Amino acid sequence: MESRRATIKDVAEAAGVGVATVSRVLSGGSASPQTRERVLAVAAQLDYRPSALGRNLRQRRTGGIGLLVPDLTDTFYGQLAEGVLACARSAGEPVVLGSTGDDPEQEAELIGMLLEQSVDRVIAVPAGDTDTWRPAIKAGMTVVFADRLPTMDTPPHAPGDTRPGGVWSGGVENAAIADLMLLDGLSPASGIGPQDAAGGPTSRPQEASGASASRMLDVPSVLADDRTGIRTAVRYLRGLGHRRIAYLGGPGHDRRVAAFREAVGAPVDEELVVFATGSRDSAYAAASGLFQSRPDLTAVVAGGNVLGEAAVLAARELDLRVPRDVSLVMYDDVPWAELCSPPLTVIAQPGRDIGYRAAELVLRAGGRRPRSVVLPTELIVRGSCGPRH
Amino acid sequence: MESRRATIKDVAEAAGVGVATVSRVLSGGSASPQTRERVLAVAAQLDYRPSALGRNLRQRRTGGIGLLVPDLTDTFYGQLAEGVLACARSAGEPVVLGSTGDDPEQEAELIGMLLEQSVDRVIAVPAGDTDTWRPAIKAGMTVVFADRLPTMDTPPHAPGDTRPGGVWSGGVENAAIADLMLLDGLSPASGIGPQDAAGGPTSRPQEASGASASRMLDVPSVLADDRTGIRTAVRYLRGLGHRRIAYLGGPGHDRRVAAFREAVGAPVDEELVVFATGSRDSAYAAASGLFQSRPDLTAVVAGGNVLGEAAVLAARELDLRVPRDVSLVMYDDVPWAELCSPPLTVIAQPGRDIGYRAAELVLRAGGRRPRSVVLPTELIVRGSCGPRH
DNA sequence: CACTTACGTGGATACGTTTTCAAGCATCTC
DNA sequence: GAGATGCTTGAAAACGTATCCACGTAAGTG
Repeated sequence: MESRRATIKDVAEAAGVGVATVSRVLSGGSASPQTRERVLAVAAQLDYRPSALGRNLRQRRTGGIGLLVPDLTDTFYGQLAEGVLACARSAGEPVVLGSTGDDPEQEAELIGMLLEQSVDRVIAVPAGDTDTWRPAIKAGMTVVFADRLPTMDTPPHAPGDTRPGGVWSGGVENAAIADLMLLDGLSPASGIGPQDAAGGPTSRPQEASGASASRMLDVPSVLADDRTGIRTAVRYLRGLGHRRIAYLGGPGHDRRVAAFREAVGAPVDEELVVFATGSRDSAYAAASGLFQSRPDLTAVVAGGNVLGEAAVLAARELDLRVPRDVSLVMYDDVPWAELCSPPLTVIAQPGRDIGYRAAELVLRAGGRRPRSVVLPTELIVRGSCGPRH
Repeated sequence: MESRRATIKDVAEAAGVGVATVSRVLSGGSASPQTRERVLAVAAQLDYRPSALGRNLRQRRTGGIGLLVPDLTDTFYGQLAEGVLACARSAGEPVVLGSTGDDPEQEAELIGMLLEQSVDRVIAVPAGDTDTWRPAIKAGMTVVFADRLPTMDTPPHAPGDTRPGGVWSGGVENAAIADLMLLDGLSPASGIGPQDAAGGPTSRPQEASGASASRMLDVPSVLADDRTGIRTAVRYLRGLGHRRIAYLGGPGHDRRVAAFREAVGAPVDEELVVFATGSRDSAYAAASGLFQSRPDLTAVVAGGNVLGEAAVLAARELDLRVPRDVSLVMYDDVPWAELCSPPLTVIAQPGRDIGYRAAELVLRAGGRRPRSVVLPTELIVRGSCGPRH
């Protein structure tokens, strides 16, 4: 009763044809109508399902698509994953999932696992730098980056790995790649090296496109229009009279922080740009530290929903009232933003769409060099921002 | 330069040994020290990584573990997924993910896909009934249910599929399985059919265990102690003077609603037990409808965080103040529960642990008939409940 | 009618691995 | 010293599929 699953051979025998014919019929190849019908009937009757194992081995690829996100507990990545899953399902492709915890090492491990599984298409929210990903694409993987781009290779003096209490602040060393991202209309024939791109910082990309900075890896990406989102938020805050605006960032926020710097203007108060690692504890520590070290700040933009959550918590703990004492705008429009007290003003980015589009890109990579895509953000004004007090 | 990956054959040739030896060395089999060393060196030098494809085909199983959840946008399932991923990573197993949207049809489709991929171990938050899962386990899958159990097979008169506006209320037809779950100490030798289990409804399971109701499918499960959780919450509300307490439920809440009925006592006001489908819209509709149809209710237990979110939103829209006009306790302790205004009193269940334990169960299913496990819940009192007003 | 063309078909091969089996060889035991 | 025992080893056989190729047969063309 517990007989093993029927193979293509069984179907062939039962239908009185060769295995090749069965394979053709099921793969949509040519076959005479009566043969096709008979094979189909027998296959249905035997409840035959072609084994992905045999097929995969034969074509030397698994076929599924890999998905690497930092943390599924972060609602935004949940949305992104749902988008990927929706597209993958409609294409009938399985999705193998990995959570990197924003740790380049874990990411590298997961890449290795995907390689081993011969999953040759992966969409990732990269945690590591370009060096982490070079082996993957060199191995023939089709990869699409979502939500962020990998950081640049760390220079020889490699400042990484030291984790000063899980929180570090200061400048971004990757302004180059970020700036590059912010430009559009790059002539594709321009140099390959990380040479400074021409064009004033005041250029208006709006619909920035192109092979983008991941050009250095030749990898397409689908990103939110961080620049416009951040700039709109900062302008909104400035319009309310705020002058000392802080940015609370997380891993991979190079582009967002670059946009922030650009939006606030030349003399950036470096103490007001603070970073946390991916964890909630780190986010809270960063937010709390920021509020305590700079009680003079009047507004903060949190670069992600976990950071926004931390900011609210830290503010409450320090008896700072939102928006009376401090205004807050948060990246990501998550369902609970509206439940907050006060409801949070947010920069909405379409997480689900980002995932869906990324999946589309990675699936139809037949058309060479699929263009990267940038999706719009939107400032949704609720109640967490008020005039400077 | 873009040569294909090295195979075991390449390693064998380069090391001057047979492929069998290479396989043994890499699989931890016995080999002479010098041979082992040479093989290892050559393998490292060639950057050889065994292809999972070949191995899988040979052993006729993919080896990964499938994960089926209703919705990754729901923070609780995000936590659960993280737990599964953590355990799977430490075991070096890939995870293929599927999102069912709480739709039995999609679930069946995903099961089919896993079957096709020869993924023979799956942990699922089941959306369908036992009939949906019978084929899977009959096909030899090792499945572990998490967070819920599948509903019973729908009787001949099959009331399903009609979706009265996405919201339906009324009795649960699956009280049998739920009650069964609430009992412990079931003599394993008892009948197989769905005969009524002996033992009064007042028995105290506390650490309910056993092959459990999924005994009908012979499937282990890892669940939260819903009964204690719900009962504690209801008692807490009663202690505050509440008498008209509503339950706002979702798909698969059979056990929770049964516990609710038991906790509130014999004459259950059926209008106060309302169900939504998995979507946020449906949840909001259910909550709003509940508040409007029964303005006399003074407290509501939301059976999940999406439902809790909907309840807060609906209450706000109807100008009901929490907790002055209506008290609210929500299942799931999500990070934003604390950010809410007022902070939400919740029944916490360890989502991450549930996932981790489920993964453990499904991985070491070598030890036959792994016992099901029930993890404790905890009532976390914050500010969303007050005395009856 | 002879020749080409097109198409439907089945046998055979390859994909990369694990595992069985028997053989080779050294060591141990009586 | 002869037989038994243990360990290491490589050849070969799967696993289930897709695809190449050659072989037919039928239709189209001169």
